[in-house]
Amino acid sequence: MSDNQKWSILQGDALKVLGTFAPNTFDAVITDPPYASGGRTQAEKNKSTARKYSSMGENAPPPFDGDAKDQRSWTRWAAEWLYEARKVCKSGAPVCMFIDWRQLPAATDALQWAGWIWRGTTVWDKGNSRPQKGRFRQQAEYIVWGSNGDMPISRPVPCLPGVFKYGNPQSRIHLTEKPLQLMRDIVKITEPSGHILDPFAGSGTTVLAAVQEGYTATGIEVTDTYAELARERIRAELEKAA
Amino acid sequence: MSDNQKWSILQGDALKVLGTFAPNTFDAVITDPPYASGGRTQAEKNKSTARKYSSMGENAPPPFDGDAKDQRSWTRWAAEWLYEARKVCKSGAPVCMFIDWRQLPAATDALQWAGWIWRGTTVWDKGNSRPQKGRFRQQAEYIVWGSNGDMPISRPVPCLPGVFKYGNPQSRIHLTEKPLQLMRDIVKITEPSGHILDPFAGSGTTVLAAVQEGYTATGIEVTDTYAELARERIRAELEKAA
DNA sequence: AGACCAAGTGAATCTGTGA
DNA sequence: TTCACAGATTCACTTGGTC
Repeated sequence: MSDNQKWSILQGDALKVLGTFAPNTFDAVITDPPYASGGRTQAEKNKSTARKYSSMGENAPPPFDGDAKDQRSWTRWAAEWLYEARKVCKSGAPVCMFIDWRQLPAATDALQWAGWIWRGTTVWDKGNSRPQKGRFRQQAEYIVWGSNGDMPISRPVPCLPGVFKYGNPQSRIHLTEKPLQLMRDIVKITEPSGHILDPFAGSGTTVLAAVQEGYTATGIEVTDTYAELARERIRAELEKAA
Repeated sequence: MSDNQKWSILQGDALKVLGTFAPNTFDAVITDPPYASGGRTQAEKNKSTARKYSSMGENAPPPFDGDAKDQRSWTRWAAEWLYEARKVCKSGAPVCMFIDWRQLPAATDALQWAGWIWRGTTVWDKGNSRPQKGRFRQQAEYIVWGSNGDMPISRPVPCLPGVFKYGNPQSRIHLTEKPLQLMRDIVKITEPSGHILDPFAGSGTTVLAAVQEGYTATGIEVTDTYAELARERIRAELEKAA
């Protein structure tokens, strides 16, 4: 681990890397998996993520892996990694998983298949999504959360809000990068100084937010470009603060 | 219909009354069905709705019917009335259905089983729910919405927001009464001067909001106490405005 | 003021299959 | 071989609040 063992980003496939941890290692799982909900047809989903999610053209961030699954296989796959993640978590550990409206039902299924107790759904209000004539704006993403078995009310964790309103970050490394402050709010579901796991680290926002809030964090990222970008970003941000 | 045929509240079981309308009667379905999600165990669900939803004691509103169903049968029942409602709607008609976080996946299933196209999920941020130590606040309800077949972009309906923030009304007739302004925002998904159907009218907020926004509205309510309370309320409010 | 937005629609084009 | 048609794919365009 870098920086006094406070954080690390491991490069590799989430399912494989999860198998290498010992049980009872983590105090929370907080992650933003690939949604695989870009299109209604298989063909649409097979499109490159760069073209699917953005219209930035030449300057678009590199595409990311793991986003080409149909809904059924996505659910099975999610249940799989959620199960592996739960196995390396302590009892009572919370889990938070970002998801969009289209995959929300599949996400709650997967969470429960994997043995987590589903305890709620929290809303990230993005505020500034694209409007559509004659329709409701698709302006929220969701955080499905739960716990590994019972979650005693006595945990030293305060009350947390149920709706978070933050605009999308201006300049992003990753196509789906979340606002840092949002992640700093979310990680607070973890017990103080706990060890947080993010199996889909992307640009490392969760890991960075966790460290900034006094937690230890381990991220996993398949795409080596992103793994390295995330490490650089976190290093730079933490040095800036020091 | 009362008030120049602008609105009516029919007393009866939603499924039965829905069967009495002719096809192509309605331009939208906007409703807040019983959620049946008050407890995790069957026993908890069998509790009286008055005790489940409120701690107002003696002054609590009367209990309402249709809220003691387990999740599987709730889904089948919802698919049933959603199907019947769709059959009496015009092609392209939108549907909006309030639901809480726990039943959201079941609601999206039921909507699609009934042949509606699921087009999105919208958020009602209640703002003021009860905080819970060590957990995220459960402060949102959801509006699952869709359409009866294609929904051309050319409908004369503007862009609509995707998150609505309104506090719960202070004094309520019905236990689950929605803020009037919220309903006035939601009904705007309907084509101007369209005919809106609410199979679970409750205290009549949807019908009132619809009429105030220039639509025609038909409500159905099982509990005759509520049917009459709703009629009185709507009459009084419309007279007040006139 | 201008860009942005884990879109979505619908027309037009392309591809492949079978009569 | 050619035509018709269905499905897949591309592409332009919409819209408005917010940063």
